[in-house]
Amino acid sequence: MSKVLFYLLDVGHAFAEGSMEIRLWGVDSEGKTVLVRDRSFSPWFYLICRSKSEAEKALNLINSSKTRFHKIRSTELVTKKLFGREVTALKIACQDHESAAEYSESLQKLPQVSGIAENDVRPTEQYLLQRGLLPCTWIEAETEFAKEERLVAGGSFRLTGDIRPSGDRARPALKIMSFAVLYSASGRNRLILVSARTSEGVSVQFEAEEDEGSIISGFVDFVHDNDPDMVVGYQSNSVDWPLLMRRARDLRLRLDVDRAGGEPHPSIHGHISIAGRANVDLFEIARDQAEPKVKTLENVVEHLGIARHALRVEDCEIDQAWKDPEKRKRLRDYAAQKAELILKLSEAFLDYAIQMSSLTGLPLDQVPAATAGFKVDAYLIREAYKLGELIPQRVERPYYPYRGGLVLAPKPGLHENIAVLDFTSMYPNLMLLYNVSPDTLLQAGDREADAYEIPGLGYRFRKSPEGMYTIVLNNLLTARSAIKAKIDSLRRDSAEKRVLEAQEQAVKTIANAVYGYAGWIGARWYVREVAESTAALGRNTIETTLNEARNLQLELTYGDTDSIFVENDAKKVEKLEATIRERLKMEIKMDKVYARVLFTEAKKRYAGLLEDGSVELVGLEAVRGDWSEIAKKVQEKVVEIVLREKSPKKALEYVRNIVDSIHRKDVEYSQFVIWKTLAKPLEAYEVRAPHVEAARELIRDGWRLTLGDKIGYVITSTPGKLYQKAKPYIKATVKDIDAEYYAANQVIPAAFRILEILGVSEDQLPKPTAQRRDRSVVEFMEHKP
DNA sequence: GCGGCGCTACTACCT
DNA sequence: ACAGGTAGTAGCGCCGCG
Repeated sequence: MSKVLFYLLDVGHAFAEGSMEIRLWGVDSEGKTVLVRDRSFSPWFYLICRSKSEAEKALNLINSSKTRFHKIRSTELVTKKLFGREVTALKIACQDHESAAEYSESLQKLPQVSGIAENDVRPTEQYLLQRGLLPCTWIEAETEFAKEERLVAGGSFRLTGDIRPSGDRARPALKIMSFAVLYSASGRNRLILVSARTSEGVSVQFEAEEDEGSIISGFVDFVHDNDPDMVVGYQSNSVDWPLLMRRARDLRLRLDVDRAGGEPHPSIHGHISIAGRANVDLFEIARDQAEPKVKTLENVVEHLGIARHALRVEDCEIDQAWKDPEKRKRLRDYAAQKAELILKLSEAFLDYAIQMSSLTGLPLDQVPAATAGFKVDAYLIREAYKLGELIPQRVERPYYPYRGGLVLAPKPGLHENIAVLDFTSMYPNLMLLYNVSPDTLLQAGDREADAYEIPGLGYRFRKSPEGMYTIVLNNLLTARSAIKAKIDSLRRDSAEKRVLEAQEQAVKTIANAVYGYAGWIGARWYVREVAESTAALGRNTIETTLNEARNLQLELTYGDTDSIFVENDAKKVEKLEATIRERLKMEIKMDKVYARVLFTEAKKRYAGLLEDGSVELVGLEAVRGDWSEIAKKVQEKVVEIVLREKSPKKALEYVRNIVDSIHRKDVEYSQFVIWKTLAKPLEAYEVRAPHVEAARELIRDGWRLTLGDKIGYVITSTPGKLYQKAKPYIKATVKDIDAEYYAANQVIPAAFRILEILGVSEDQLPKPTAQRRDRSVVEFMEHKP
């Protein structure tokens, strides 16, 4: 017998010699690959019964049909909780997940059975729950050496005894491989070039000489030679892997890049799974971040300061460049750069992904692919298991909307010295304060003297014991404070500090998402009343705060959900904070002070000048991804002139100059591009829209588009509706640009939004001239058949 | 045939 | 597919207009 200590990277299950086997893949302290196989696991499900006697009846029935249910390993009558209520249930554990699925299907039809639970929790997830293990943590296992396998450098072991967390979390040195695929993007989608790079500094490229086969076989060999623990790409789950898999299939080649002699395969959350290696698509992490708006690899690394002036090649140039021997070198450099940037980006994202993995229990490769809702789901599953709560089935249900946060109409105009006060973690703290949780909600008929009643809604939540959300949020908020304190105690930037910051970010993400999760119909613990009550408590909180501010004669300019904007009167603000603390048991704190702030008539749109001289724009065109750069730049500049110099005149002058340069087309082409997300399949659109028409044109040219792709288009001088004027930006030049559109529908509205607040009238801004109108009429006539 | 009007679709933002 | 609240542009159908 030998003890194996390893860092868990991937979990899988398989059938071996007729029985189900859980496979734990990891690395040991020397960085060698380890595989631990466990054949002792029995996946389970629960049958919920109406009463104990009914449960006994069902149990007898099942136990007397041993032949029919011969793959049941054990049955047990248990008392559990479901949504905080005691239930009697039968725990049925089976030989493997297939028999579990089959039996759960038939047994839930028994008349004694009123419900079912945990049948839709994946076997690997059940395994980790039962053994108390988390991915991206160290585990010790009592095993015996099974065999030396070609694909498992550190050896393959069979679990013979205990398996448990070792308590250590320090990340070992992981072997990482990045890769990027270049392909002929339009039409046939043939492989042109694959570039790969390892964290040990090995770099390689595979090119199509005669055929693509050499690329695939070369790549597969490279993966095995370097044996990475983690494979990183950019859009690799949506583009690179599917393309490699498709071409390998077409060419009848095996893409056996995993550690078990198998091929990549689609898994949950739409990601590609590679047994024994963590396959991570860094685009999926970038996707969750607000900036940059257009998330190309080059934009993302530049935004993060990882690289500057990254080499850029448009997808549509690749074919041509490859055919031209002169340009081939540039293409090779571009592919090599991609692999390098992806590797660097993985360093920037890895700490966060690891922390999220060990917090939620999701394997590392699933973390980036899982949406926020599923991350919370995974986290709650772990906490519920520890609390002895059954994990409810995910069920389809109807959607009922409810009222959300309160938004005040701003006082339009320019204001000086305005303080922004906001509640720290308002929703989580309200849920804590009122024990708002799926398992504390009382039903209409419940008699419970000691309960919180939600004003205006009448829902009641019992005061004790603490609900699941209460416990969880308490843990998360307490952990976050502790992590923050630790970060503050570390003065200099260090690896330890960065890990803590990543951990804090992960904890914060989950804590902030719990409220939204509660109101999400896809949630296992969906209870609309929980979300609805929290939002109602939030409205009351902000209402009370507003009233107290009025009592103190503290002038209000704006407020949204958990924040209020007031005159910066230190004494009154302090009084307000104290009153709120006392009356509501909530913390409202001054977040920042605007030396000057400008509100439009609209909610959720304003611009402020901070005391350090920096300018912030909120909600305005300039911070939106779907306006042209030129319009955004002009609006930002106007805001700066207005806030810093209070000179609408100067701003006006600036706008006039820019509009002139637009008409002269003395503006860089990229400034005209408008980006919009393709949010649904083309055929699902009910109206014609510019970005949809541009997307259709790209498809006609043979491009593959994915849901969620950003479509870049420009408005050309083609006559007609806007959607007829739109052209994919790669297919037009500055000559095609409709200057009048950009002046009249982009730059001027964005600038006027700010200037009108300062009393500038519309006719002080440039307007379409007769001459310009005439020219478009001429063009229109010329285009007539 | 066309402009004005009101409604809807669509996207992306704020907290 | 974490929530609701909100702004803004453009498309589209309808109406009136001798």
